[in-house]
Amino acid sequence: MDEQRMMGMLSQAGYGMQGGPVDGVGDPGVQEGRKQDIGDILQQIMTITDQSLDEAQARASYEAQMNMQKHTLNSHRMKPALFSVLCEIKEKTVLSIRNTNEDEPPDPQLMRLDNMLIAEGVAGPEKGGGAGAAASASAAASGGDNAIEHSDYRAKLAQIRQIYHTELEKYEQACNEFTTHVVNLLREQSRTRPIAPKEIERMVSIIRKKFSAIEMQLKQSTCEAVMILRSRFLDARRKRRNFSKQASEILNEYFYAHLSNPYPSEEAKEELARKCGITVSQVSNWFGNKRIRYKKNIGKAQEEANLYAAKTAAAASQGGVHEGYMPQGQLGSYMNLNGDNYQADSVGANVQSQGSRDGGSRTTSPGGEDSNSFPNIHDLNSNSGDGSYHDEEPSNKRPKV
DNA sequence: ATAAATGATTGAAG
DNA sequence: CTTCAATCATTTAT
Repeated sequence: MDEQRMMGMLSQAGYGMQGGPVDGVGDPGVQEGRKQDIGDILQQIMTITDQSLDEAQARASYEAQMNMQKHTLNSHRMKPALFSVLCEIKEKTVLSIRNTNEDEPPDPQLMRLDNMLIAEGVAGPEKGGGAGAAASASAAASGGDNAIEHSDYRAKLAQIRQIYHTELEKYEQACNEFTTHVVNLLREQSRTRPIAPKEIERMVSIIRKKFSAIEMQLKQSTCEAVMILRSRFLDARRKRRNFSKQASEILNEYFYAHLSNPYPSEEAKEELARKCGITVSQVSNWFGNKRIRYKKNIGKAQEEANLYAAKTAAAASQGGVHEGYMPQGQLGSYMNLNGDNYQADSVGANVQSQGSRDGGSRTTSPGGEDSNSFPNIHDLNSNSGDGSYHDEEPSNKRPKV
Protein backbone atom coordinates (compact mmCIF):
# COMPACT_ATOMS: atom_id res chain seq x y z
CA MET A 1 0.00 0.00 0.00
CA ASP A 2 2.77 2.34 0.90
CA GLU A 3 4.35 1.78 -2.42
CA GLN A 4 1.24 2.64 -4.28
CA ARG A 5 0.59 5.79 -2.36
CA MET A 6 4.14 6.85 -2.73
CA MET A 7 4.13 6.29 -6.41
CA GLY A 8 1.01 8.34 -6.65
CA MET A 9 2.70 11.15 -4.87
CA LEU A 10 5.72 10.83 -7.00
CA SER A 11 3.64 11.10 -10.08
CA GLN A 12 2.12 14.21 -8.60
CA ALA A 13 5.54 15.68 -8.17
CA GLY A 14 5.86 15.24 -11.85
CA TYR A 15 8.68 13.88 -13.84
CA GLY A 16 7.36 13.32 -17.26
CA MET A 17 10.45 14.32 -19.13
CA GLN A 18 10.64 12.93 -22.57
CA GLY A 19 12.84 15.35 -24.38
CA GLY A 20 10.21 17.95 -24.97
CA PRO A 21 11.21 20.59 -22.43
CA VAL A 22 14.81 20.35 -23.42
CA ASP A 23 14.08 22.44 -26.44
CA GLY A 24 14.11 25.59 -24.39
CA VAL A 25 17.76 25.21 -23.56
CA GLY A 26 19.09 25.33 -27.02
CA ASP A 27 20.28 28.89 -27.44
CA PRO A 28 23.02 28.71 -30.05
CA GLY A 29 25.42 31.48 -30.68
CA VAL A 30 26.29 32.98 -27.31
CA GLN A 31 28.65 30.82 -25.37
CA GLU A 32 29.74 28.28 -27.81
CA GLY A 33 32.08 26.29 -25.62
CA ARG A 34 29.70 25.25 -22.92
CA LYS A 35 26.73 25.13 -25.10
CA GLN A 36 28.47 22.82 -27.37
CA ASP A 37 29.32 20.51 -24.55
CA ILE A 38 25.74 20.49 -23.45
CA GLY A 39 24.69 19.95 -27.00
CA ASP A 40 26.90 16.92 -27.14
CA ILE A 41 25.40 15.60 -24.00
CA LEU A 42 21.93 16.15 -25.25
CA GLN A 43 22.84 14.41 -28.40
CA GLN A 44 24.04 11.51 -26.40
CA ILE A 45 20.91 11.43 -24.39
CA MET A 46 18.81 11.42 -27.49
CA THR A 47 20.84 8.66 -28.85
CA ILE A 48 20.44 6.70 -25.72
CA THR A 49 16.76 7.30 -25.66
CA ASP A 50 16.40 6.19 -29.19
CA GLN A 51 18.43 3.20 -28.42
CA SER A 52 16.34 2.42 -25.43
CA LEU A 53 13.19 2.78 -27.41
CA ASP A 54 14.53 0.58 -30.07
CA GLU A 55 15.56 -1.92 -27.55
CA ALA A 56 12.26 -1.80 -25.86
CA GLN A 57 10.49 -2.35 -29.07
CA ALA A 58 12.72 -5.21 -29.75
CA ARG A 59 12.06 -6.49 -26.24
CA ALA A 60 15.64 -7.38 -25.78
CA SER A 61 17.36 -7.09 -22.41
CA TYR A 62 15.65 -3.90 -21.41
CA GLU A 63 17.07 -3.89 -17.93
CA ALA A 64 20.56 -4.27 -19.08
CA GLN A 65 20.10 -1.42 -21.43
CA MET A 66 18.78 0.80 -18.69
CA ASN A 67 21.69 0.01 -16.51
CA MET A 68 23.94 0.89 -19.28
CA GLN A 69 22.21 4.21 -19.72
CA LYS A 70 22.52 4.95 -16.07
CA HIS A 71 26.09 4.20 -16.09
CA THR A 72 26.68 6.31 -19.12
CA LEU A 73 24.91 9.24 -17.61
CA ASN A 74 26.42 9.04 -14.21
CA SER A 75 29.88 8.77 -15.47
CA HIS A 76 29.67 11.72 -17.81
CA ARG A 77 31.70 14.70 -16.70
CA MET A 78 28.95 17.17 -17.34
CA LYS A 79 26.36 15.27 -15.51
CA PRO A 80 25.99 17.67 -12.55
CA ALA A 81 25.49 20.68 -14.78
CA LEU A 82 22.97 18.91 -16.88
CA PHE A 83 21.27 17.67 -13.79
CA SER A 84 20.80 21.17 -12.46
CA VAL A 85 19.60 22.45 -15.79
CA LEU A 86 17.02 19.73 -16.02
CA CYS A 87 15.91 20.41 -12.53
CA GLU A 88 15.47 24.03 -13.38
CA ILE A 89 13.41 23.22 -16.40
CA LYS A 90 11.27 20.91 -14.44
CA GLU A 91 10.78 23.55 -11.85
CA LYS A 92 9.61 25.99 -14.45
CA THR A 93 7.29 23.70 -16.26
CA VAL A 94 5.60 20.89 -14.49
CA LEU A 95 5.77 22.16 -10.97
CA SER A 96 4.88 25.70 -11.74
CA ILE A 97 1.55 24.58 -13.04
CA ARG A 98 0.45 23.22 -9.73
CA ASN A 99 2.25 25.73 -7.67
CA THR A 100 -0.92 27.57 -6.95
CA ASN A 101 -1.64 25.97 -3.62
CA GLU A 102 1.89 26.21 -2.47
CA ASP A 103 1.14 28.62 0.33
CA GLU A 104 -0.69 26.99 3.16
CA PRO A 105 -2.89 29.27 5.19
CA PRO A 106 -3.51 27.83 8.63
CA ASP A 107 -6.78 26.02 8.46
CA PRO A 108 -9.28 27.80 10.69
CA GLN A 109 -11.06 24.57 11.30
CA LEU A 110 -7.89 22.94 12.47
CA MET A 111 -7.07 25.90 14.66
CA ARG A 112 -10.49 25.73 16.21
CA LEU A 113 -10.03 22.06 17.04
CA ASP A 114 -6.60 22.70 18.43
CA ASN A 115 -7.81 25.49 20.62
CA MET A 116 -10.60 23.42 21.94
CA LEU A 117 -8.37 20.47 22.68
CA ILE A 118 -5.99 22.72 24.53
CA ALA A 119 -8.81 24.35 26.40
CA GLU A 120 -10.13 20.99 27.48
CA GLY A 121 -6.71 19.95 28.64
CA VAL A 122 -6.43 17.19 26.09
CA ALA A 123 -3.71 18.57 23.93
CA GLY A 124 -2.17 21.20 26.10
CA PRO A 125 0.38 20.61 28.82
CA GLU A 126 1.78 17.14 28.73
CA LYS A 127 1.03 15.19 31.81
CA GLY A 128 2.22 12.05 33.42
CA GLY A 129 -0.25 9.86 35.23
CA GLY A 130 -2.27 11.98 37.62
CA ALA A 131 -0.57 15.31 37.27
CA GLY A 132 -3.06 16.52 34.72
CA ALA A 133 -5.92 15.32 36.83
CA ALA A 134 -4.57 17.19 39.81
CA ALA A 135 -4.23 20.32 37.74
CA SER A 136 -7.77 20.09 36.50
CA ALA A 137 -8.89 19.42 40.03
CA SER A 138 -7.25 22.57 41.25
CA ALA A 139 -8.88 24.38 38.38
CA ALA A 140 -12.21 23.46 39.88
CA ALA A 141 -11.30 25.12 43.12
CA SER A 142 -14.30 27.42 42.99
CA GLY A 143 -16.08 25.12 45.35
CA GLY A 144 -15.46 21.83 47.00
CA ASP A 145 -18.46 20.30 45.38
CA ASN A 146 -16.73 19.25 42.23
CA ALA A 147 -14.05 17.08 43.74
CA ILE A 148 -16.09 13.93 43.84
CA GLU A 149 -18.35 14.51 40.90
CA HIS A 150 -15.51 15.45 38.63
CA SER A 151 -13.36 12.48 39.43
CA ASP A 152 -15.21 10.36 36.95
CA TYR A 153 -15.12 13.10 34.44
CA ARG A 154 -11.41 13.56 34.87
CA ALA A 155 -10.80 9.85 34.60
CA LYS A 156 -12.67 9.67 31.34
CA LEU A 157 -10.97 12.78 30.09
CA ALA A 158 -7.59 11.33 30.91
CA GLN A 159 -8.56 8.25 29.01
CA ILE A 160 -9.46 10.29 25.98
CA ARG A 161 -6.26 12.23 26.37
CA GLN A 162 -4.18 9.11 26.44
CA ILE A 163 -5.83 7.66 23.39
CA TYR A 164 -5.40 10.91 21.61
CA HIS A 165 -1.72 11.14 22.39
CA THR A 166 -1.11 7.54 21.53
CA GLU A 167 -2.79 7.89 18.19
CA LEU A 168 -1.05 11.14 17.49
CA GLU A 169 2.28 9.61 18.23
CA LYS A 170 1.49 6.67 16.04
CA TYR A 171 0.60 8.94 13.18
CA GLU A 172 3.68 10.99 13.66
CA GLN A 173 5.87 7.97 13.65
CA ALA A 174 4.23 6.59 10.56
CA CYS A 175 4.59 9.94 8.88
CA ASN A 176 8.26 10.14 9.69
CA GLU A 177 8.85 6.63 8.56
CA PHE A 178 7.08 7.19 5.34
CA THR A 179 8.79 10.48 4.73
CA THR A 180 12.17 8.93 5.27
CA HIS A 181 11.28 6.18 2.94
CA VAL A 182 10.20 8.55 0.24
CA VAL A 183 13.21 10.76 0.67
CA ASN A 184 15.52 7.84 0.40
CA LEU A 185 13.78 6.66 -2.67
CA LEU A 186 13.92 10.05 -4.26
CA ARG A 187 17.58 10.35 -3.44
CA GLU A 188 18.13 7.04 -5.00
CA GLN A 189 16.27 8.04 -8.07
CA SER A 190 17.99 11.36 -8.24
CA ARG A 191 20.94 9.57 -9.67
CA THR A 192 19.03 8.92 -12.82
CA ARG A 193 16.33 11.54 -12.75
CA PRO A 194 16.52 15.27 -12.36
CA ILE A 195 15.30 15.67 -8.81
CA ALA A 196 16.38 18.79 -6.98
CA PRO A 197 16.54 18.94 -3.20
CA LYS A 198 13.83 21.51 -3.37
CA GLU A 199 11.59 19.01 -4.97
CA ILE A 200 12.27 16.52 -2.28
CA GLU A 201 11.34 19.15 0.23
CA ARG A 202 8.14 19.69 -1.61
CA MET A 203 7.46 16.01 -1.56
CA VAL A 204 7.98 15.98 2.15
CA SER A 205 5.57 18.83 2.63
CA ILE A 206 3.01 17.04 0.51
CA ILE A 207 3.35 13.99 2.67
CA ARG A 208 3.04 16.06 5.80
CA LYS A 209 -0.09 17.61 4.46
CA LYS A 210 -1.61 14.25 3.84
CA PHE A 211 -0.81 13.12 7.31
CA SER A 212 -2.02 16.30 8.88
CA ALA A 213 -5.38 15.61 7.28
CA ILE A 214 -5.43 12.33 9.11
CA GLU A 215 -4.41 14.10 12.27
CA MET A 216 -7.26 16.47 11.84
CA GLN A 217 -9.66 13.61 11.69
CA LEU A 218 -8.25 12.34 14.92
CA LYS A 219 -8.63 15.74 16.50
CA GLN A 220 -12.14 16.00 15.23
CA SER A 221 -13.20 12.72 16.73
CA THR A 222 -11.43 13.55 19.95
CA CYS A 223 -13.30 16.81 20.15
CA GLU A 224 -16.55 15.00 19.64
CA ALA A 225 -15.70 12.57 22.38
CA VAL A 226 -14.90 15.40 24.74
CA MET A 227 -18.12 17.16 23.89
CA ILE A 228 -20.12 14.05 24.59
CA LEU A 229 -18.27 13.60 27.84
CA ARG A 230 -18.95 17.16 28.83
CA SER A 231 -22.60 17.01 28.05
CA ARG A 232 -22.81 13.82 29.99
CA PHE A 233 -21.11 14.98 33.14
CA LEU A 234 -21.67 18.67 33.22
CA ASP A 235 -25.38 18.49 32.68
CA ALA A 236 -26.85 19.52 35.99
CA ARG A 237 -29.86 17.38 35.36
CA ARG A 238 -27.77 14.34 35.96
CA LYS A 239 -26.82 15.26 39.48
CA ARG A 240 -29.94 16.89 40.67
CA ARG A 241 -30.58 17.12 44.37
CA ASN A 242 -33.85 18.11 45.84
CA PHE A 243 -33.88 21.26 47.85
CA SER A 244 -34.09 21.01 51.57
CA LYS A 245 -37.48 20.95 53.16
CA GLN A 246 -36.87 24.31 54.65
CA ALA A 247 -36.05 25.77 51.28
CA SER A 248 -39.15 24.28 49.75
CA GLU A 249 -41.08 25.63 52.67
CA ILE A 250 -39.84 29.12 52.14
CA LEU A 251 -40.41 29.04 48.44
CA ASN A 252 -43.88 27.64 48.78
CA GLU A 253 -44.82 30.18 51.39
CA TYR A 254 -43.75 32.98 49.15
CA PHE A 255 -45.49 31.46 46.18
CA TYR A 256 -48.81 30.99 47.88
CA ALA A 257 -48.55 34.28 49.63
CA HIS A 258 -48.25 35.93 46.24
CA LEU A 259 -50.51 33.63 44.39
CA SER A 260 -52.17 36.45 42.54
CA ASN A 261 -48.87 37.51 41.10
CA PRO A 262 -46.23 34.93 41.75
CA TYR A 263 -43.46 36.76 40.00
CA PRO A 264 -40.81 37.74 42.49
CA SER A 265 -38.66 40.69 41.57
CA GLU A 266 -34.95 40.40 41.25
CA GLU A 267 -34.44 41.55 44.79
CA ALA A 268 -37.06 39.15 46.02
CA LYS A 269 -35.33 36.35 44.21
CA GLU A 270 -32.05 37.27 45.77
CA GLU A 271 -33.62 37.34 49.17
CA LEU A 272 -35.24 33.98 48.66
CA ALA A 273 -32.07 32.54 47.28
CA ARG A 274 -30.17 33.73 50.31
CA LYS A 275 -32.72 32.30 52.67
CA CYS A 276 -32.93 28.97 50.90
CA GLY A 277 -29.24 28.57 50.30
CA ILE A 278 -29.70 28.27 46.56
CA THR A 279 -28.91 30.47 43.62
CA VAL A 280 -31.10 33.07 42.05
CA SER A 281 -31.28 30.94 38.95
CA GLN A 282 -32.57 28.10 41.02
CA VAL A 283 -35.18 30.35 42.50
CA SER A 284 -36.21 31.38 39.02
CA ASN A 285 -36.34 27.77 37.96
CA TRP A 286 -38.37 26.90 40.95
CA PHE A 287 -40.91 29.62 40.33
CA GLY A 288 -41.07 28.78 36.68
CA ASN A 289 -41.75 25.16 37.45
CA LYS A 290 -44.11 26.05 40.23
CA ARG A 291 -46.21 28.41 38.18
CA ILE A 292 -46.58 26.07 35.29
CA ARG A 293 -47.27 23.08 37.45
CA TYR A 294 -49.67 24.90 39.65
CA LYS A 295 -51.55 26.01 36.63
CA LYS A 296 -51.55 22.58 35.16
CA ASN A 297 -53.54 21.00 37.88
CA ILE A 298 -55.09 23.49 40.11
CA GLY A 299 -57.19 20.89 41.80
CA LYS A 300 -54.29 19.15 43.40
CA ALA A 301 -52.38 22.27 44.15
CA GLN A 302 -55.19 23.66 46.20
CA GLU A 303 -54.22 21.52 49.13
CA GLU A 304 -50.85 23.07 49.16
CA ALA A 305 -52.28 26.51 48.70
CA ASN A 306 -54.53 26.09 51.67
CA LEU A 307 -51.81 24.68 53.74
CA TYR A 308 -49.45 27.52 53.18
CA ALA A 309 -52.13 30.11 53.40
CA ALA A 310 -53.07 28.80 56.77
CA LYS A 311 -49.48 28.69 57.82
CA THR A 312 -48.87 32.23 56.76
CA ALA A 313 -51.97 33.44 58.45
CA ALA A 314 -50.98 31.72 61.63
CA ALA A 315 -47.53 33.20 61.48
CA ALA A 316 -48.94 36.65 60.91
CA SER A 317 -51.39 36.41 63.78
CA GLN A 318 -48.99 34.93 66.28
CA GLY A 319 -46.14 37.23 65.58
CA GLY A 320 -44.16 34.68 63.71
CA VAL A 321 -42.07 32.35 65.82
CA HIS A 322 -41.99 29.87 63.03
CA GLU A 323 -38.41 28.97 62.21
CA GLY A 324 -37.48 32.56 61.88
CA TYR A 325 -39.29 33.01 58.65
CA MET A 326 -41.94 35.65 58.58
CA PRO A 327 -43.25 36.09 55.09
CA GLN A 328 -45.20 39.27 55.42
CA GLY A 329 -42.91 40.93 57.86
CA GLN A 330 -39.52 40.47 56.34
CA LEU A 331 -40.47 40.49 52.74
CA GLY A 332 -42.88 43.30 53.16
CA SER A 333 -40.70 45.77 51.36
CA TYR A 334 -41.53 44.26 48.01
CA MET A 335 -44.79 42.74 48.98
CA ASN A 336 -47.17 45.55 48.44
CA LEU A 337 -50.01 43.11 48.40
CA ASN A 338 -51.49 43.97 51.68
CA GLY A 339 -53.10 40.71 52.47
CA ASP A 340 -55.38 40.72 49.51
CA ASN A 341 -53.18 38.32 47.72
CA TYR A 342 -54.78 35.38 49.35
CA GLN A 343 -57.85 36.80 50.92
CA ALA A 344 -59.11 34.02 53.08
CA ASP A 345 -62.41 33.47 51.51
CA SER A 346 -64.33 30.84 49.68
CA VAL A 347 -63.41 27.79 51.62
CA GLY A 348 -64.89 25.72 48.86
CA ALA A 349 -63.18 24.81 45.68
CA ASN A 350 -63.52 27.92 43.62
CA VAL A 351 -61.54 26.78 40.71
CA GLN A 352 -62.29 29.77 38.64
CA SER A 353 -60.19 29.16 35.60
CA GLN A 354 -57.60 31.82 35.93
CA GLY A 355 -57.72 32.87 32.30
CA SER A 356 -55.09 35.14 30.90
CA ARG A 357 -52.46 36.88 32.88
CA ASP A 358 -52.52 40.24 31.25
CA GLY A 359 -50.50 42.18 33.77
CA GLY A 360 -47.54 43.96 32.30
CA SER A 361 -44.38 44.96 34.13
CA ARG A 362 -43.75 41.73 35.80
CA THR A 363 -40.17 41.54 34.97
CA THR A 364 -38.88 43.78 37.69
CA SER A 365 -41.68 44.21 40.12
CA PRO A 366 -44.64 42.11 41.02
CA GLY A 367 -46.34 45.30 42.01
CA GLY A 368 -49.69 45.32 40.29
CA GLU A 369 -52.05 42.73 41.61
CA ASP A 370 -53.64 42.07 38.30
CA SER A 371 -56.95 40.53 39.25
CA ASN A 372 -56.75 36.90 40.14
CA SER A 373 -54.42 35.29 37.74
CA PHE A 374 -53.88 32.36 39.98
CA PRO A 375 -56.95 31.17 41.82
CA ASN A 376 -56.62 30.40 45.43
CA ILE A 377 -58.38 28.09 47.72
CA HIS A 378 -58.30 27.45 51.36
CA ASP A 379 -58.59 24.20 53.03
CA LEU A 380 -56.66 22.24 55.48
CA ASN A 381 -54.56 19.29 54.89
CA SER A 382 -51.71 17.36 56.30
CA ASN A 383 -48.13 18.33 55.97
CA SER A 384 -45.04 16.32 55.43
CA GLY A 385 -42.10 16.26 57.72
CA ASP A 386 -38.86 17.92 56.95
CA GLY A 387 -35.63 16.22 56.21
CA SER A 388 -32.94 18.38 54.80
CA TYR A 389 -29.79 18.22 52.84
CA HIS A 390 -28.30 20.31 50.18
CA ASP A 391 -24.85 21.14 49.03
CA GLU A 392 -23.72 24.60 48.23
CA GLU A 393 -24.79 26.54 45.24
CA PRO A 394 -23.78 25.40 41.85
CA SER A 395 -22.34 27.97 39.58
CA ASN A 396 -24.78 30.17 37.84
CA LYS A 397 -23.44 29.54 34.42
CA ARG A 398 -25.43 28.00 31.65
CA PRO A 399 -23.16 25.91 29.50
CA LYS A 400 -24.36 26.15 25.99
CA VAL A 401 -24.11 22.97 24.06
C1' DA B 1 -40.56 -2.16 39.77
C1' DT B 2 -43.44 1.58 38.68
C1' DA B 3 -45.37 6.05 39.20
C1' DA B 4 -45.14 10.55 40.96
C1' DA B 5 -42.48 14.52 42.25
C1' DT B 6 -38.91 17.65 41.20
C1' DG B 7 -34.95 20.44 39.64
C1' DA B 8 -32.78 21.68 35.30
C1' DT B 9 -32.58 22.34 30.32
C1' DT B 10 -34.26 23.65 25.84
C1' DG B 11 -36.68 26.35 22.40
C1' DA B 12 -40.14 29.62 21.26
C1' DA B 13 -42.07 34.07 22.02
C1' DG B 14 -42.26 38.72 23.95
C1' DC C 1 -33.09 39.44 29.12
C1' DT C 2 -37.63 36.78 31.12
C1' DT C 3 -41.30 33.57 30.92
C1' DC C 4 -43.89 29.52 29.28
C1' DA C 5 -44.26 24.94 27.75
C1' DA C 6 -42.33 20.67 26.95
C1' DT C 7 -39.03 17.54 28.20
C1' DC C 8 -35.12 15.25 30.48
C1' DA C 9 -33.01 12.83 34.27
C1' DT C 10 -33.06 12.07 38.74
C1' DT C 11 -35.08 11.46 43.37
C1' DT C 12 -38.77 10.00 46.16
C1' DA C 13 -42.95 7.57 47.15
C1' DT C 14 -46.07 3.71 46.26
